[in-house]
Amino acid sequence: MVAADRHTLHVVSEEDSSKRRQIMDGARKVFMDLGFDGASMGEIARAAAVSKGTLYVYFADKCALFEAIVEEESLQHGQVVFNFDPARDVETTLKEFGRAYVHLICRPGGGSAIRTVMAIAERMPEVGRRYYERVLDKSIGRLADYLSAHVAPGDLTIDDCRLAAAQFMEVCKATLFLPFVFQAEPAPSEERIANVVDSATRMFLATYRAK
Amino acid sequence: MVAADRHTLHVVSEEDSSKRRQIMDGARKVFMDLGFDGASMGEIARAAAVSKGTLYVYFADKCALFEAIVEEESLQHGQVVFNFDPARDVETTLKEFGRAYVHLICRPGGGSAIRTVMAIAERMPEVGRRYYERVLDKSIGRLADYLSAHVAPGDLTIDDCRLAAAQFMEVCKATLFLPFVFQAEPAPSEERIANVVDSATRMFLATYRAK
Amino acid sequence: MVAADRHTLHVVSEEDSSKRRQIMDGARKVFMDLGFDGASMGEIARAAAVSKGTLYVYFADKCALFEAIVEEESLQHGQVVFNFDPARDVETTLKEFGRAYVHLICRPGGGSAIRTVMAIAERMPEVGRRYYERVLDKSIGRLADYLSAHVAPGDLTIDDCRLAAAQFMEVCKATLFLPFVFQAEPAPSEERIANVVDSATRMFLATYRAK
Amino acid sequence: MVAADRHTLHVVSEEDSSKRRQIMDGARKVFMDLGFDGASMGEIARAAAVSKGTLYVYFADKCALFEAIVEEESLQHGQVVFNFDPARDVETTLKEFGRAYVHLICRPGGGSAIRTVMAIAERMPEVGRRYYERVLDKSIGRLADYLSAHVAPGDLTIDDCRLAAAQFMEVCKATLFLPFVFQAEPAPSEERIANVVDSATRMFLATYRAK
DNA sequence: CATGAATGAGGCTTCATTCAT
DNA sequence: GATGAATGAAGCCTCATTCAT
Repeated sequence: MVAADRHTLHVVSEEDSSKRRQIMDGARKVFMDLGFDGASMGEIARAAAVSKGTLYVYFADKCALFEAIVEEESLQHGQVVFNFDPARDVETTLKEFGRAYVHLICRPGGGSAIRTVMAIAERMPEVGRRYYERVLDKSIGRLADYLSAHVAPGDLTIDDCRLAAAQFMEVCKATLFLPFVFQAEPAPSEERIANVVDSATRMFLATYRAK
Repeated sequence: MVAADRHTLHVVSEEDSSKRRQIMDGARKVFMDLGFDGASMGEIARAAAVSKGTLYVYFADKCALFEAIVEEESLQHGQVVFNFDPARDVETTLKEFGRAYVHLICRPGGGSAIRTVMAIAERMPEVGRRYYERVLDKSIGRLADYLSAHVAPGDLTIDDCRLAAAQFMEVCKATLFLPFVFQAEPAPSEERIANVVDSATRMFLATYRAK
Repeated sequence: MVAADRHTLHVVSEEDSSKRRQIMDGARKVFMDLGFDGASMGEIARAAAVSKGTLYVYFADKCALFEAIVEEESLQHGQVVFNFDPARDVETTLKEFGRAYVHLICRPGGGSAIRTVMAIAERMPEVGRRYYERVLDKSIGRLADYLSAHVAPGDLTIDDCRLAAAQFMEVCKATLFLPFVFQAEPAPSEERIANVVDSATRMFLATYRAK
Repeated sequence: MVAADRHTLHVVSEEDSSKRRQIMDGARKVFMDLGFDGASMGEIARAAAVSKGTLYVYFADKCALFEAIVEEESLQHGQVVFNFDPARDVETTLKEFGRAYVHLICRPGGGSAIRTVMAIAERMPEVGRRYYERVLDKSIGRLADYLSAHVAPGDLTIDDCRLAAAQFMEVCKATLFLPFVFQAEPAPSEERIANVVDSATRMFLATYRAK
């Protein structure tokens, strides 16, 4: 079956014909580096090593290509799996999640996607909204669920778990994310991240650990 | 004739000849609405009610005009005066500052500036860096100074005041800023802001209030 | 292999392999609706329900396809059989022919062909010439022959039968054809056509009926 | 005043700034030669000896430029003044008018305009309609008025003067216009035109001269 | 200084045509 | 033969920038 599929190359209809992949990969790079307006279809074609015409075989126009990129990006970022096993203790879980989260967003790829989508959100609100929901909001929801699971048994005392989750995620970014996206500082070191996340975790527990 | 030229040159060199102001005002609006690439010099000229040629009398090119706008924007935002009178009690000061800060960034103007500058930061790192330093970092510094003043007398127990300041500012944005810039939610209501800032303040005090 | 090729070539060389027919039918519609330049090979392929590549199996290029269409169109229009039985009386024959002729050219199909061919005549004079000769000139010739047949017995007094034939055909179009092709008026009603053709016939007979 | 105007070169606003004239002249030639689709803005720019960008300073897009050309063309063709002085005798007037009319439409310029506008009429009905009304219908109307003036005194017996006028104009084209637009024959000679128009006049008078 | 006409490079997109399957 | 993916030339249009007035 798989073999058959490999050979049945009416490829455009397949979601991942190699050309389509090439284009997506080239386009992602160019869009994330230069933003929607800064990216040109010519540059994308070059980055994808296809002709300009081929772009239009797979995508209706620049906008559709961009949306496809953001969609994929959001699905990928949204699928980053954090270990929210309710059995794990809160401190360990938060620290591990915090580091992973900061890594994700303070990395050229992550930062660029956030920047690029945020930049276009005013002109393409739907694109912004979907990215937010699939990536950021989804993570908040998962963390909130984890926290909920620890409220019941009395480990934590939280009124609004979604707010608490968002708060933790925000504190983790303190002094790290903004300087990074504004290019005022390079991506933070492992050590700085650890320190900030540890501090964030202390702050969270000082606030929400059941007394 | 020469004399006349000298005279008129003199006018242009004044930082705020009325034409220059007109241009800055028109350009700010257009740049903030459409981003650097999305804004066209033609649109800016129209918004400023001057001719396109005039733009180039006052600014070398589009880039220089943009930089001037961001510069001014950053000075203005950086000059927003928060009441950090060390004599005021911490809780009141934090709550008031928190609300003012969230208002500032969750407002069409504020959001647009952050978006616009962040969007261009990869291609114009200097512009991003200066904006960050003059606006965001500066606020962190001021709040840090205020907190420092309350560490000495023993009101607060803080190891790293800059980190603490940044943390407070981040928590204040929880559930408010990101959905707003990504256009997933409209600007938050007064009441929501108050609730979130109150919660942020409790969190901060639970963590840093001297015991 | 060679034998196979010969076989398949044989198929293509048949004037009416079903694919060829499909293409001709689709292409006619698209060319007539949009004109030579307005029609795209992609649209034609879609209208013909074949792939773009197949078009080039049967026709060397867009131009050749267009010429084939006009050729066929001209043969078809040229083959419209009018009843020029010399035994019929002149008035009846003229009226019947006039109506049929006006119908033919003041009909979406007829109008489009004339429009389309006329439009391209400057750039493809041969195409224009052939269409004229096969359709319009041919009808003139047939009518002229009929008229000739009635000159001999003395029914009509005509010096130049071709001119007389052309004149009749032109008068039949008066107030009908031009407004129609220029889209200034919709296709004329049966009644209007009858009136105009009757008047044309009276005019013709007033001029050429033997006294 | 005229001198002043020559110097007051805020030219774009003037209907006939020299650049605008240049463009119209270049565009007319290219559009009339190649048709709407066949003409490219690049070719028009070259023909007008201006840059492509300049075209868009004066005209919103290709369509607007085309419409302007057809508009001007129709006004010019519509303003061709025929001598319809009611005092002149019918035969002379018709012959003179007929020749002028045939000359007009069987001349590269005239033929091209008719071809070009007719060709686009299906896709731009408004353009077709206006051209028809301003040029062809207007001439019919003028001739009809002249004929009317000769019905009253009893020179002519005409029921429907517009129909009669259109009929005369059509007969004048017999054997001349269609072969010409379809490029089946070159523009007719003076002599052929005279013969055909004379015949048309005889036909008209045989039909409508009061007995 | 202020203007706005003019430019030409470059962006997005379409399309006739080719070619490997 | 039939396909449709792929191409690159070319088309329309925008825009930052220049320059004569």
